[in-house]
Amino acid sequence: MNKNLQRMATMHRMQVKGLELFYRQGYYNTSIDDILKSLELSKGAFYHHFDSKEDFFISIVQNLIVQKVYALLIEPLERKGEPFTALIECFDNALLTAENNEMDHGFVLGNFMTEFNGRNPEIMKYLTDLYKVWEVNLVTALQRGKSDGFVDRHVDVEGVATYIISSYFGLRTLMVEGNARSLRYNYIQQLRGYCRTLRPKAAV
Amino acid sequence: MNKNLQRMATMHRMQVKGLELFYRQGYYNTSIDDILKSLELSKGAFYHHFDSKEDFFISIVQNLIVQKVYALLIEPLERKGEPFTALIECFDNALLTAENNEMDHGFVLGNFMTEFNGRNPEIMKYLTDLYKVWEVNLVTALQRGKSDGFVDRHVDVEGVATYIISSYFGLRTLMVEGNARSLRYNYIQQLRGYCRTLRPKAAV
DNA sequence: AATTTCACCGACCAAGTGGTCGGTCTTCCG
DNA sequence: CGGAAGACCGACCACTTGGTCGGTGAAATT
Repeated sequence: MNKNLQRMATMHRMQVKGLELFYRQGYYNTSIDDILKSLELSKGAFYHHFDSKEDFFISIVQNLIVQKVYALLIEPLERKGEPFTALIECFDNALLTAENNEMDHGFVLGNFMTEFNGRNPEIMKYLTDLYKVWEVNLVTALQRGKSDGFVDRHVDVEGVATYIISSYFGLRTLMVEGNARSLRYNYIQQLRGYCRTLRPKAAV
Repeated sequence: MNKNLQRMATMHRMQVKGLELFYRQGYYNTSIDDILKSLELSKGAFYHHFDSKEDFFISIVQNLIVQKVYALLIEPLERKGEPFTALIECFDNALLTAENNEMDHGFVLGNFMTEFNGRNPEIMKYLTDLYKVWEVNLVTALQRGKSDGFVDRHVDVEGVATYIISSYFGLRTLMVEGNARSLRYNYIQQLRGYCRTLRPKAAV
């Protein structure tokens, strides 16, 4: 096999498994040996490709998490038209994957932000940067919604964006055990109700 | 000094410092030696009072966190009258302490729920139990608000409770670096707006 | 065919980790 | 006063951690 392909393949395998274990067990609670054991690879292989555990994690953020957040949470907001429908659909999809115990990359971000906050500024920077991109895009979408008459002109779009993302991150914190389904349902109901109050008021 | 008092005092010192470090650095990222070093106490002292690191943490939950959550987040809701004012005041206070880098015990709870989710069911149980008490009390307060005519009778009180707590937990995830002040302001504004939409509609 | 490159191996290391245990010294109680 | 109780000490243990390094064998280059 082509050596470069080989290299990429191995690195990718490590990153995918690494993300899975870091997400499930936490970064500090997951050793490199854990990852290597489940891949049947050696220490040598790992340090041949990555400088350190930290470097490894950053490569996961850049290669896996960033892409997913863009694809699943940011790009869908760029559609023209009424922004709330797209947003709610996004969230509903994400929560549905979470319900099936697959990885919900929106929350992967929130989860790691919690774990690294105040503990690893280097990694934290990559995470908050990604978060900010998401936030800015949400703000932009709302702003455009305002111009297009889908959002009331008195609405504070930044405040709304923060509030919406907050509620999403927080909900995922509560999504443990078998209560995911009803939480998702309740949450989407409330989010829908909240968004409805942001639409233009009938002329007075 | 009285032996029993001595015992209590030492245990309490360990718990307070333990909570501080576990909260700041994470449970898995904080060693018992870390705590003992900063208290100038020995391993022997620790294992004389506690069975294990896990047992120690549970004692912290029961002795420190439970009390604070009750005092700061649950009891204020039990007042008669319009529930939203009490709620918003609670949250504003909590966020203010967080802004000053003191411990906000509401978020201490959410933070640890994130850290232990899927990693330590034993500890998780204590945390989710406490969370449920909080939630139930919020639901009760909203229900009472409904009876007293402060909350619209069509409102789904459980959904609202979940949504409010979610938004709070999530906001705290975003409260990093120096942006706490504006986040708090924006958040309280939005929360206020959201609560307003839950009040009884004028008769049609 | 000879040589260089490089993906991967795995024994090894120092520095921790949670936890044990025999001991000391003060306080308490008969 | 004398002995038991118990708060606290700190050396020690087995094990895990992130990370190093000399090696091997197959593929790529010459």
